[in-house]
Amino acid sequence: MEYFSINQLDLPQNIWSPFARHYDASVYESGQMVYFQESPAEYFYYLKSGRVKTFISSEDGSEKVLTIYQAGNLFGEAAFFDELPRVSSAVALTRCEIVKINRQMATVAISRSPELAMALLKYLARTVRLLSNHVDDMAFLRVDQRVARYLLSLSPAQDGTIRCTQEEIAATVSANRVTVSRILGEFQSKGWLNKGYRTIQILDQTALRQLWT
Amino acid sequence: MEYFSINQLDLPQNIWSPFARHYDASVYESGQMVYFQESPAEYFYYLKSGRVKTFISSEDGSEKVLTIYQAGNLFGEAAFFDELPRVSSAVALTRCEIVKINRQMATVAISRSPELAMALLKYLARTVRLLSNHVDDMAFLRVDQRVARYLLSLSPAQDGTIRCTQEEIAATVSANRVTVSRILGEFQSKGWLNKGYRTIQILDQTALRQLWT
DNA sequence: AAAAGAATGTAGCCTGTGTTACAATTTGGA
DNA sequence: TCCAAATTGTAACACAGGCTACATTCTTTT
Repeated sequence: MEYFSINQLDLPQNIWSPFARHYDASVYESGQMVYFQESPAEYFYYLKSGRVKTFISSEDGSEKVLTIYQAGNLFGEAAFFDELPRVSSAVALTRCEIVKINRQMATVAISRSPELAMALLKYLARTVRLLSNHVDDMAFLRVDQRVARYLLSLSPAQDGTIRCTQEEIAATVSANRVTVSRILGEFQSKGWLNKGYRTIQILDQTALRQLWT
Repeated sequence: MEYFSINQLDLPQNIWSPFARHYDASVYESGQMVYFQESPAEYFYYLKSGRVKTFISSEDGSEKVLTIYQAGNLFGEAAFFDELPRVSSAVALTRCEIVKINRQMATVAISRSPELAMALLKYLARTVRLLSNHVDDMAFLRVDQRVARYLLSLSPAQDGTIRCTQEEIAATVSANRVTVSRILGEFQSKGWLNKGYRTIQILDQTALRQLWT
């Protein structure tokens, strides 16, 4: 399972160049909404720079973060191609440059470039695979195993350090923040990692991996 | 959540006609393997007639059924476009006519027909949406709620009867057979349905629906 | 530097669901 | 028609993990 890498699919940069080159990027200020839940999906988006968060708001006012996108990611494409309303909202977390591709632009670009069509198909197919893995993990793994897999799926700095909050981990593996805290405590007491404020330092990748194999 | 309808995406029949028309269908006898887990995905498939099952075999010999495809369905496309090995195997459940599309054929067809490319994108995007819903359900719903949703997602006969085993239900909603039995018992005692051998008769759709709304 | 906010640590409680085990029932072949 | 296989019913038990509550620690803002 590679949870977050759903977005980090690296396709040759020039594949997206039709979007990046021919079309102007819009600038979104931090906090500005890109699209709203329930609205029709008129565009999909190429994130040239900045960070964007997608989330689902519930009637009770709570908010569930789905993904945080980085520069170079594509987002909002599922609802666009499915031609159904958005299931989530998107908001700029920082100042962003975003290329908006509407239906006509997409059609033209795909007609002109079969490679682009193939790249998009590959992108969606990858997402399908990752989601399938996610479903399996949810069905068959305990929370501690999911946490371990998630930690290992993140690319740590050279000293094994990862920057993330426990809240983020909990949301990603669909578990409770308190449970994650407990589990990280156990991992630390076993010498597998060190916890810090907003950081985790992996000490024993092998031990973590053996948790589910 | 619409579990099994992942496959029953109905796109205009003529969208697939390039495959159905220009290319010969292979005939697979009942029990014949279409592709194997771990093998490279050289083709994707259009099922002209018959039924095909995909499944995952584990080291311990157990087998997990993923999906059963009907005539008119496309299958095996995720690994194909993702260009990664199969995660499942596929076997013909009946005599089947299957059109096999290889990489070159796909490229040519997509180049010639942007509509086909868009249809495939829509197909994959729909799959992404359904899988996302599935993940959410797994994360946020109890087993009784998932069972209720699954039962309602099946199209019953005119008298409200559904043909399925509790084992199948359990596998689909990722739960235990015994738990499903218990839950169906509760539903029956509340007068929401009648259990039978390999059949369930829905009596009160509204009550079942209100379980999670 | 102080105050406010964000993130984390910990404890106790409780219920949903997996597990094991075995009996009872239905069905489909021989 | 009879027997093996498949399916279902039920009970007792165990525990993973959700939830609430509150204290503590680290950061950011003013």
